[in-house]
Amino acid sequence: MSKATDFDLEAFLPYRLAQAAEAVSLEFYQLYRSRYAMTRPEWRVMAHLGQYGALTARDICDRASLHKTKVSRAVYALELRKWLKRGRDDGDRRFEWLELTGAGRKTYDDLCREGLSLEARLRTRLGADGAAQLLSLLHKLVDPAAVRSDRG
Amino acid sequence: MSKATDFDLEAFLPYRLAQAAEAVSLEFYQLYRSRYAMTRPEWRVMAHLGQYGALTARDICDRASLHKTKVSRAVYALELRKWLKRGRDDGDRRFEWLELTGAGRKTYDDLCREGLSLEARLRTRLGADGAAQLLSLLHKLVDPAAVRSDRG
DNA sequence: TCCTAACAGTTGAAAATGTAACTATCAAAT
DNA sequence: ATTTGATAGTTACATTTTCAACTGTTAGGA
Repeated sequence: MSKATDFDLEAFLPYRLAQAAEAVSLEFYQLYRSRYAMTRPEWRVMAHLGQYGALTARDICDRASLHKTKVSRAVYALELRKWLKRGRDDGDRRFEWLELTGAGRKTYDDLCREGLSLEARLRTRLGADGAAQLLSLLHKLVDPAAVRSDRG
Repeated sequence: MSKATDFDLEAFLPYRLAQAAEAVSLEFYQLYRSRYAMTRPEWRVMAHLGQYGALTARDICDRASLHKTKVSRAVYALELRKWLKRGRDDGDRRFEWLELTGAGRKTYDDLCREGLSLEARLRTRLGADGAAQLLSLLHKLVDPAAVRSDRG
């Protein structure tokens, strides 16, 4: 039987994960925020479009674990800045295909380079195969069958 | 020289960390939210007071990596529900010492038990020494000297 | 055809958050 | 004693996020 006194906040995984994720994502956030005035959802949407090519908003919701309203507003903001263009699907007119413009891809490429540089620094902190170990552990942690939220 | 095409979102640590942290913290959030209508900052503040006894708001900002306005509002909410009491420091009247009430501690104890149960499930997913490895890697990742934000 | 349910995506209002300005208190230097 | 600068914590306002309701479109019957 578990007792409340057994609880150790410093070793509590949800807490430590949240702290580490926040600290790390902040390093990157400050960059794209100061350089391009982008928000986190905007970068996330751009990253997925840059990485996978044309996607629907729904695809991005699923893959990026972003709520559909966040995606909708991020897409609108990226479109305003001419970093993204949309086109209706002819077969099923509910869908919109989203794609980066040339300018959007330029911004994406620049941020990729910065991302790689950050990644390199993180891998230094983690040691030789620390990064691979970490990715593997994170993968085990996220039970795909259990993740069903914030997806619209 | 790094090229944008080298960038792999699926292996990008800030992204994977954010996803894992969100998925895991959500499992616990849904519990204290549905059972006690608590927000994340409220639980964070309660967890620190339950774990370490009386603290000032400033202590909680530092230890929990919460901005002081979040702490201020969470403290107010917990006080309204009579889960927390405050007292001015006699020596330095700028400080307030925050402490859980009996009712607050009861709630805290209940959530500790739930936290331990979640922790056990997570450790199962991670395997024998996976949890210890993960904590160690997360520790390496968060360079204490580099963390200077969201602390008020 | 018409009805119903589902889906993609948007919008408005409420809640939460971030930023900066604020009050009150203290410490150090003059 | 008074000024200056720092600190603890709160509050106001702007931005962001969430939640629910909404539009428009498609699919599957009756």
